[in-house]
Amino acid sequence: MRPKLFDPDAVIAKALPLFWRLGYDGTHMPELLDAMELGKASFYNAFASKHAMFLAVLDRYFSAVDHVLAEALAGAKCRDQAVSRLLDAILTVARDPDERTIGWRGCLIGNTALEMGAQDEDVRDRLNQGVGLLRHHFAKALSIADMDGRVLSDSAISALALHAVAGIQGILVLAKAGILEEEIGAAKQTLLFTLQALSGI
Amino acid sequence: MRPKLFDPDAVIAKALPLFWRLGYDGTHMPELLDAMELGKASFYNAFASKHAMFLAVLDRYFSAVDHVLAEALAGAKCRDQAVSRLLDAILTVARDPDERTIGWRGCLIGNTALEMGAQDEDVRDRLNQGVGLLRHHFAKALSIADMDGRVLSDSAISALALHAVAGIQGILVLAKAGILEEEIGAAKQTLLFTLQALSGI
DNA sequence: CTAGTATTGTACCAATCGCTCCATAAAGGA
DNA sequence: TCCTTTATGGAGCGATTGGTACAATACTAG
Repeated sequence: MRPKLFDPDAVIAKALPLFWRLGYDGTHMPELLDAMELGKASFYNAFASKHAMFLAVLDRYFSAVDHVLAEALAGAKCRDQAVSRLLDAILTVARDPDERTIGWRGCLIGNTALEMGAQDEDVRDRLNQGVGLLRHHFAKALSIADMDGRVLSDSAISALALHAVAGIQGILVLAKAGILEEEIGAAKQTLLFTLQALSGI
Repeated sequence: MRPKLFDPDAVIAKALPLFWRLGYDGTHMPELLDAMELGKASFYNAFASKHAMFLAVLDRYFSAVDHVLAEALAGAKCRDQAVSRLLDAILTVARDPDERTIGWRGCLIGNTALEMGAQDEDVRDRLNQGVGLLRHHFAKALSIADMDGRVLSDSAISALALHAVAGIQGILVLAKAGILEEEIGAAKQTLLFTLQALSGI
C-alpha cells in the first residue's frame, strides 16, 4: 500500500473557490487541476469525474455555510440583530476575495441554481438541501424574541424565513449585475426592515 | 445588391429562447444556427459573433420585458393590484414554455448576471440597464395611490422598487433551485405583503 | 532488499468549441 | 445578357473540452 500524498477533503476545499467564482461550465479541468495541485491521473483516480467533484464541492460549501451562519447567529441578543447578522454574514462571504471580478462571487447555491438547476437532477436535489439550510438559519434567527420579548408564530417564521432567503439571493443577483455598492446596502436595509415590520402576521 | 433572405430582427427573436433557457455558454453554435434557421456563413456574415448576437438578444429581451410589464401595468386600479400584476407577469414569463426543464427558464437578466455578470463588462452594462428597467416599472406601480388614496414618498417608492426587484429575482432563483410550486406562490404573497405593509416609510 | 501495489506524469483520445475560407449561387443595374 | 455585388452551403481551421491508457515511479509490507 502506498499512502495518498494528498487529503481528498483538502483537494475539495481547493476546488471550491474555482467553482464558486467561475461556475461549473466555466471551471475547466486544466485550471481546476492546477488549483488542486493534482495531476490528471491522480484526480481521476481519486474522484470519479468533474461532475462528481462538483457535487462534493457543493456538499463542502453547505457545511461551510452552515458553520458560518451558526457562528454569526451565536450570541445574538434579539431577533433583529440575529437576522441582520445573517444578512451581513452572507454578504461578506459572497464578496470575492480575489480581485479578478468586480468583487462578488455570490452564493454558490444561487449561482448553481441559475446555471444548471433546471437541468441537472443530482444538482437540484442538493440545491434544495442548500436552500433548506439557509431557511433553517433564518427561521432560527426569526424565532428569537424581539426587544420587547415578543415572539413570532411558527407560520410567520416560516414565511419570513423564505422571504429572507429569496431577498438575499435577489440582492446577490443585483450585486452580480453590477449595481452600485450603496444600493446593495440599501436593499439589505429594506429587506431587514420588511422582516422587522412584519412581526405581526 | 442582393437583398437579405432573412430579417435580422426575426433571427434575434429566434435566438432569444435558446440563450434564455440554456445561458450563454450553454448555447452552442450548431443548435443556435438550427434555431435561427441560418447557415454558419450567413450568420457570421450578418452578425459579428456569438457574443455580439447575445448582446443583441439581451436588447431584444429588454424591449420585450418592457412591453409585457407596461401592458401588465395598464389599467391597474390601485397600487397593490399594480404590484401584484407585475409580479404575476414576471413569474408567468419566467415559466418555460418548453417542457425540457422543470418549468422555469427564469429571467434572462438574473440568469446572465449570475453566469457572466461579474466577468463581462459589455454584458454588465446592459444588465444594469435591464435592472433599471425592472425598477422603473415597479416604481411606476408603487407610485399609484392605494385604495384609500394615499401615495408613497419618492424615497419610499425608490427603496421599495429595489426591494421588489431583488425579491422577485430571488424567488426565481429559488424556483430554479427546484423549490415546491406552492412555496413560490407563498414567497410571492409574502413579498407582496411586505410591499403593502411598508407604505408608511 | 526485494516483491507487490498504489500513485503518478505524460502522451493521447474522440468530440466539440467558435469561427474562417472559398467556390458556387443568386439577385439587381446597365 | 453581362457584370458586379452579396448570400450561401460546406469543408475545414486550430484550440480546447472532459476523460483514458500505460509505463514509470515511489512507497510499504515482509
